[in-house]
Amino acid sequence: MAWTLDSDKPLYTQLMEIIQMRIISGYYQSGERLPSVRELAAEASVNPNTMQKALVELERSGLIITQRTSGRIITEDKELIHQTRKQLAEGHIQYFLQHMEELGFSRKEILSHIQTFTEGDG
Amino acid sequence: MAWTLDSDKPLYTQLMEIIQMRIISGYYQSGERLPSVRELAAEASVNPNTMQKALVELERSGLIITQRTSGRIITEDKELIHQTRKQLAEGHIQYFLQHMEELGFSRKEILSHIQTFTEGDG
Amino acid sequence: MAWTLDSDKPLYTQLMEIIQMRIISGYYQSGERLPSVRELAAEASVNPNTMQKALVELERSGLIITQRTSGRIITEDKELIHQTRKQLAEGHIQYFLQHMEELGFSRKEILSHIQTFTEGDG
Amino acid sequence: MAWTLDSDKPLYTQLMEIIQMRIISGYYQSGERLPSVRELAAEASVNPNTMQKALVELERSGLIITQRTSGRIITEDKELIHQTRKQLAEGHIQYFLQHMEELGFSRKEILSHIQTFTEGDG
DNA sequence: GTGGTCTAGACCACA
DNA sequence: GTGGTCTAGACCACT
Repeated sequence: MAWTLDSDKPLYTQLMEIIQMRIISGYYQSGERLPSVRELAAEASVNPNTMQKALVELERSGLIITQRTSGRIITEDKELIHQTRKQLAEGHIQYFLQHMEELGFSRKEILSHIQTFTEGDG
Repeated sequence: MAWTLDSDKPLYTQLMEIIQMRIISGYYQSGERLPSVRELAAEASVNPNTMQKALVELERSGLIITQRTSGRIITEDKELIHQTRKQLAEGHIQYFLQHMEELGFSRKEILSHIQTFTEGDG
Repeated sequence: MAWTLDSDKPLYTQLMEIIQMRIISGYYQSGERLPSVRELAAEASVNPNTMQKALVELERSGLIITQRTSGRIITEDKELIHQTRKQLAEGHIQYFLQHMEELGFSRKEILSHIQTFTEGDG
Repeated sequence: MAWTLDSDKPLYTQLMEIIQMRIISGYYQSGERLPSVRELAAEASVNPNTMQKALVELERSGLIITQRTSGRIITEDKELIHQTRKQLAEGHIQYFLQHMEELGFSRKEILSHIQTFTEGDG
């Protein structure tokens, strides 16, 4: 949730993902006003233009809506937020399973590995 | 396993990954001679320089070895191949679990989703 | 004719155009008193300042006239109203023809397309 | 077809439209390589970043395709080019007819006006 | 040499 | 004060 940025991916991409997670997790509530570009940029310690680009991209997904001169709000379409979460999850699952299978792991092995990991951590 | 390349990641990175997978999966056998740069480049429809760069990078990992006069061979160190496979798998698992948790899925939910997917496919 | 506003153009511009259309169409009659700024603003659900700006701009065109004490009235110059309508129409026609020709349509094609459309609708 | 820019719309929007017209009209041929961002920017006398923004937007429509480090090409999907032309034309026609009717012109009057204009010019 | 990203700093229209 | 646009100039990865 913090503004942890690395340098192997474009900043604006990472900013998008962080804000997206904040919306999905409810940190930014549906219908609420998003902090201004300048505030967000200061928070994340990036140039306002970079944050601007991230927000424009996010707008395309419909998660945030720009109101010409009165800031941006989080969509009130809770279903969209839910769908986004679901799509991200399915994407991760498919990507994961595909790559594990390419590495030659059977479904059973994958499951048992996951279980080992989850037990290990908690 | 095919030479499926997209344009949002560097070509040489993708080539590396494909060849690495071919080694791990046994498509290229331990100790065998790798096709020439020109052959591989033709196969993948890329510039030989690009394929060259991929192979040089792969050499650093030790999976392939250049022999002064007779091309490149796959390492005979089967343990290295095994280790590489294991590291890739663990990387995938950690990445996957971390992101699923960020999306707010509990360990139980993750497991059940995985099971649903694996059942769904076969 | 309704107060349908989108957010990609300035609000005051859109308000101007709507009121202008209401005058041209006779919804607001020549010589009549225009509703007060507050009423119009309430009707359109905008800030009175925004409506005010729209009216001030409209005054420049002469279609509405401010009377010191008794609000604003629609011009009694029916010829002006007529001229405005004509100018708008000619503007639309020129804009339309120019862009259709840029798209490579001949005059004949344009006419036949228009006919198809008008037949299609009624 | 020239780089005629005015200041009431964003430059990048106008650049987009000009390039789009050049593609539709065949000035830039399907499958051909587009001049580099820097060249186009110099041609149009705008900052390369501004031209870049225009091209990124155009890419979204699919009319041009970016090849990571070897420039951009015009799509080879001639059907897409054709569709784009058609959509633009229909948009213009609908916009035109709607506004003329709001001004109180009947379909017959619209047609006769168009004819007058087309005869007048050629 | 190509596109992509980022910063810094400025100006504008709008509400 | 808000978002939007634009410029100038820099650096980077890739081919």
